[in-house]
Amino acid sequence: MPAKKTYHHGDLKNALIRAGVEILAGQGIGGLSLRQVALRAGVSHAAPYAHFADKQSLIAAISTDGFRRLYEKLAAAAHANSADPRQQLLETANAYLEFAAEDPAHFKVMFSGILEQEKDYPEFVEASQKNYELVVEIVQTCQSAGVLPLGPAERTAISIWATVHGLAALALERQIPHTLLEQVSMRELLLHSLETLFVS
Amino acid sequence: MPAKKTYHHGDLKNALIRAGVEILAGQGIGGLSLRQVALRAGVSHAAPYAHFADKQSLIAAISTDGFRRLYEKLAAAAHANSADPRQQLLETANAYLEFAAEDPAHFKVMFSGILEQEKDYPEFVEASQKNYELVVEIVQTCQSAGVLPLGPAERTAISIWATVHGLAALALERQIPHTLLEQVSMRELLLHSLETLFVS
DNA sequence: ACCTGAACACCGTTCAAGT
DNA sequence: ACCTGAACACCGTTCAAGT
Repeated sequence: MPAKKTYHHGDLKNALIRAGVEILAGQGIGGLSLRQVALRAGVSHAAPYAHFADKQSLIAAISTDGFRRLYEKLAAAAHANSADPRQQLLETANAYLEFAAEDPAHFKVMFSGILEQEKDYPEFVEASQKNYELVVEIVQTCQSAGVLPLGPAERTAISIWATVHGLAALALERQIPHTLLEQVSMRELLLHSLETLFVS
Repeated sequence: MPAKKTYHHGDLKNALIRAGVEILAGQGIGGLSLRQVALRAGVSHAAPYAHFADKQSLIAAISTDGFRRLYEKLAAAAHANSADPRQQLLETANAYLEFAAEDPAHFKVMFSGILEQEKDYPEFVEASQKNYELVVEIVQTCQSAGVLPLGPAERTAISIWATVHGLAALALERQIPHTLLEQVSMRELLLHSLETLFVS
């Protein structure tokens, strides 16, 4: 670690994104101010404007980073279970829940609707779409293996994504009764929710 | 009751909640500041502190109001379809999607996780729990009618709520591909998602 | 008891200026 | 090109004071 700050930061843009992610993990969404992000990255509060048009733009970059990390995690789970289509779907879905539980503030930002005009952020759209496409692929694999009923894979993918995302969202909002969570784990709730979809 | 003071409001507390709901509908979450709420209610920016401990507390009240409205809408849909359990479930779920689509900002606040300590807001917990209990009742009705498979109603209720909530959340975040939405409506996506749950 | 106005620390954003 | 420091409007919150 350099004792003296170089006047120019090497890659301030990514350093700001990293700082934002760290603040989210530490202080949550409430602590995510542009000025705190700049402070943590070691620059003045106006410096981020050299790389981001506004706070929305930084949040878009942080969200995009989140979708890329999510994809890494989901793809790893899918790859580790490529031998059994049914288990591949279950474990990939479980990885989605794990991601939400491990970094709830980051997950919330990704889906918090703070971004009003996501059309303005093509990397965001691309990164989030890649996750959807992964689900479609897994659904198609399950269909080919006779584990999921045939039909338009896109529709089934949305159904499954909605179920898994809904579980993650309700869990983060503490909307799942604790009386229920004392009896069953989130994983069991997930398995129970997805079981009904399978052919047999 | 003593005669009304000349000051201003009779029931500032509810006027502030109403003002907040109106701002959400008009300007979205970004416009929801305590000062703007006070301005719209016709009082000074410090007046809300006579009725709410802080901004979180006002947001809790606005969220609670949202859960009560949601319950009204869901209960009305359930009551209008009490003759057919299967349709009752479908139409009540559809009412949930409609609520989210009609007042997206209010819906988002309810589930935005802005509330960190919902334990501190018992009316909030009570209002949101009432909706969950309605779903459990509908599930039990469906089970009694042989429309849903037997088993713990709480678990199935969470599965269904997660699916419906996930659809609403993904739709509001525009995460459902427009190529898909050009082919099918949200209602059809919902029906497709719930169909798999039924016995036959 | 209910509300006002001044005050404070913090925030997003802009901009002239420095390297 | 990249960054700083001052400046501005806005925000949440507190508090002494007014009715």
